[in-house]
Amino acid sequence: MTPNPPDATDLVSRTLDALTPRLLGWYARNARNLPWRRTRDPYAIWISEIMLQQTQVKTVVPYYQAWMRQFPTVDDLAEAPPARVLKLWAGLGYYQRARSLHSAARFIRSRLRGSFPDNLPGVLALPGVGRYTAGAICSIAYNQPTPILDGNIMRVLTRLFAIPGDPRAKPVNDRLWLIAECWVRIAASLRIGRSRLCASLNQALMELGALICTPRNPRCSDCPLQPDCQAARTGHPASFPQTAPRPTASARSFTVFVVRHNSDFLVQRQPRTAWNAGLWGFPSLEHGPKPPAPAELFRRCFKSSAARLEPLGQIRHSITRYRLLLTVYGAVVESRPRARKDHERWCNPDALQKLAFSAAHRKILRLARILPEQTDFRKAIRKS
DNA sequence: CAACCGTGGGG
DNA sequence: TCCCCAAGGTT
Repeated sequence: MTPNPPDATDLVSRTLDALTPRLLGWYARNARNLPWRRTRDPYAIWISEIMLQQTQVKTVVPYYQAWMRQFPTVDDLAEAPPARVLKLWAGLGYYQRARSLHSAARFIRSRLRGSFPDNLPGVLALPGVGRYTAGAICSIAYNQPTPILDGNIMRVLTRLFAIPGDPRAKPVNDRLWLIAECWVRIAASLRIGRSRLCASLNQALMELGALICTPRNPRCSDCPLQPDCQAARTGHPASFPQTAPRPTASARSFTVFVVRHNSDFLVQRQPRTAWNAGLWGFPSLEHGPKPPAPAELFRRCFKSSAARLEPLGQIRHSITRYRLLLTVYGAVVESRPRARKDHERWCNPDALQKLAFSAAHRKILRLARILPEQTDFRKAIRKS
């Protein structure tokens, strides 16, 4: 009888032991100077983590800055009207995230006396916070040994140990979470000065995935883990992770009307249960790939005819499942029907500026040139 | 558990 | 242009 070999977990944990100082050293030298890394405020970390879900760092930075200026504390957020919250989120996508932030803030204020939860179950209980985000907040804000697993870390770990299979499928996913937990516990067991090693370890793994261990053309020669990386040894590191292919997006076509009466434009707000709930946009009609005559569509949409109908151009806008083609017309009407419903409004350009529009309808605003000044906060920040 | 939710960067 | 995919969560 041969003795049992050490189990995989044991081998992995010894590898991680050896890699930890190199990874932490690399992070200390290469961490980007990001706004949410200059604070330990759990509220600020929370906001950054929600914004960063499925969203690139470069996109988030200006939104984060504007948000923290408008809502510096969880109470400020809790007391804000929903429309103001949505306006600050407009353009970031996945708008349920903004509604969850708002309701979580109100929960913290009313039920937790305004103090942010300081433990994993407490954070996990907040709406919009799942296993990843709860672990990230507890490790980054409180330096607790809570593991995290995101797209970056899945990539790093599947390459490091050449783990086959879809990392989002349960068996592989469970194994990756175990490795992540093992690794952050190793960090917690080290004592190096006053360093916050759990916070650093988790962020180091994500930073490595973002800067070095990239999806295509990973920069293995610059990687602190390279000598121990099994995927690098094969010579084809980019063949991991073995993610399942995504379904291809299908095409959808709409005609959009920018209806003007004097200096006011007609806009509609999406109902609570609809796509992009709560966001504003211009009236539109979906049709087949070949748009019917615009005058006919206009009649169908408004039960009346426009004085003047002018083509403004086309807009392509891709979302996860669809490639949208929007054909946009400007329409002038002599008299306007009263906006009966609260989801319809006639607004001058100044008022339009204060409403939350989805990215697609922002493109329409630009195309129709009805923005008074470009006061988009992203540009304002770039100037300063 | 699969489908769904938005947008923009980058190869 | 097209495709992948990013500090995921909810239903």
